[in-house]
Amino acid sequence: MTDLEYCPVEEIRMPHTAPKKQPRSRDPERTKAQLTESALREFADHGFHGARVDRITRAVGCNPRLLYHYFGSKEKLYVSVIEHIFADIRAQERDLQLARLDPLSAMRRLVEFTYDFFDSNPLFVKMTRNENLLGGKFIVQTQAVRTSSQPLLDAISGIITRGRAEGVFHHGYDALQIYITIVALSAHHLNNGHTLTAIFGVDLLSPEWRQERRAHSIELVLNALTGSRSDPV
Amino acid sequence: MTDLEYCPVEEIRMPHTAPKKQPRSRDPERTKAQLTESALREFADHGFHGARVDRITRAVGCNPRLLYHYFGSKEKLYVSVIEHIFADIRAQERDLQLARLDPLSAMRRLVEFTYDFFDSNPLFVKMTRNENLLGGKFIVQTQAVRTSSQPLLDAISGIITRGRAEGVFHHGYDALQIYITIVALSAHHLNNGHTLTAIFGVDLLSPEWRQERRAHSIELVLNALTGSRSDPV
DNA sequence: ACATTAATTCATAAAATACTTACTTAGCTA
DNA sequence: TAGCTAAGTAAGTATTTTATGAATTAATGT
Repeated sequence: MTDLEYCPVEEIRMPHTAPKKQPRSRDPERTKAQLTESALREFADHGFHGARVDRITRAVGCNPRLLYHYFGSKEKLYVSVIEHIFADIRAQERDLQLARLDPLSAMRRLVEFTYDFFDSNPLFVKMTRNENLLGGKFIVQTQAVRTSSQPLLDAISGIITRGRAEGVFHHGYDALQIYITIVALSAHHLNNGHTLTAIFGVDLLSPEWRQERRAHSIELVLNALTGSRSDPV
Repeated sequence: MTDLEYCPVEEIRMPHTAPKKQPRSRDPERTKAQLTESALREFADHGFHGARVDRITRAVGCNPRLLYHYFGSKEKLYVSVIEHIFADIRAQERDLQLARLDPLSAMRRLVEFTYDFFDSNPLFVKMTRNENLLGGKFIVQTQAVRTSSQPLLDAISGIITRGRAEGVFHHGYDALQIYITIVALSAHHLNNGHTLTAIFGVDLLSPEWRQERRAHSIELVLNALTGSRSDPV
């Protein structure tokens, strides 16, 4: 009953929640959404093994039992989070409309979009990192990812083919290779920001450096495709 | 006393070690080295939080107490592993001799070397990933990494400057940017192999794909620098 | 041979942590 | 408004996992 002294720091950690004692109003959808959100942060910040179910529920301000009520286990909650975050990404990718642009503009837009996507979705980046640490054993189950990577690759193929036909691109590349390249240029410094920063003594996660990185990535990819170009890209 | 039935599977897990009961011969250096080695594998495979000290000592075939005798704590063991693996890398980087080669060969060699390094050091890649998951809080302490990243950057700067002066390179890039790019091209598919494989349905970790990746990386970087080149790179 | 030190084992403490049992009560609907 | 269902809570338990204290055994120098 009186476990107030049990967690004396409680009010510091959850300023958004009712000052205890007040029982939680009943709204399963809200609770589930809050748990997913909280779990996303926790898993992203600490990885699966580092994540604590206690912290997840504490942040929401609900009883740990609820997590098991809705999700069954830590693992199932994790899978749920993975599916949730991969659903987002697909939606964003859809309206790129690359086929309508000229090859150079299309490629530029693809790089810009990809870069900006990773740059502005750190939680996605972190979840991906953790999923790879776990050997991808959860992502293979979801089938939320199986959807449509082919259209994107076809679009890239189309851009390169058109570019070569029009004489704008002097070099051809495999579509998947070039896409992985774009992703690598966009995300590697985010994935490895801390070690690289320690090694080089430059903060690769600062807004300034990321801005430069964006320009560099675009320039590099376009230069690699176009070959000789004297006008500034 | 009789805890033999406590771990009946023991002999299956450690075929390389003496068949129990036989007390371990006393060789602190060997034991320490074996523990570091085992810990490296464990941390690389499971991350810091996923790693189990029990598994580490089990693989070595020694008593868990020894780990604490020599290293003090799981955390100190982890730091020791980080230092150990970063010491290796520096040694390899030393004899690159980039300044002696012509700009194009030098750049090609740098990309090849970097690619091959990551390709053949999966444990380093994994440890780096985990260190970044932990926010790099251990690598900043080691000062084993602070050593000499500047010479490498200077060498790259030199290559680019010479290449432009000689008219071989038609585009200039910041040395750090280009190095991060090379690292990204070399390592991103290793760091994110599982998710990318799941998404694209192509095994990015297979030897064949990695071979293609190597060629693509070299070609892309050189093309980006040289601008118009008609001979196959 | 003997003493001293270092290496190793045994037994277990202590803490963390995922998960449960048993219960209470809000809110909807018949 | 009675009563049922499910949201929510209090208070655990079982287990895993890191870490130690103290006894035991081997190596080493004198």
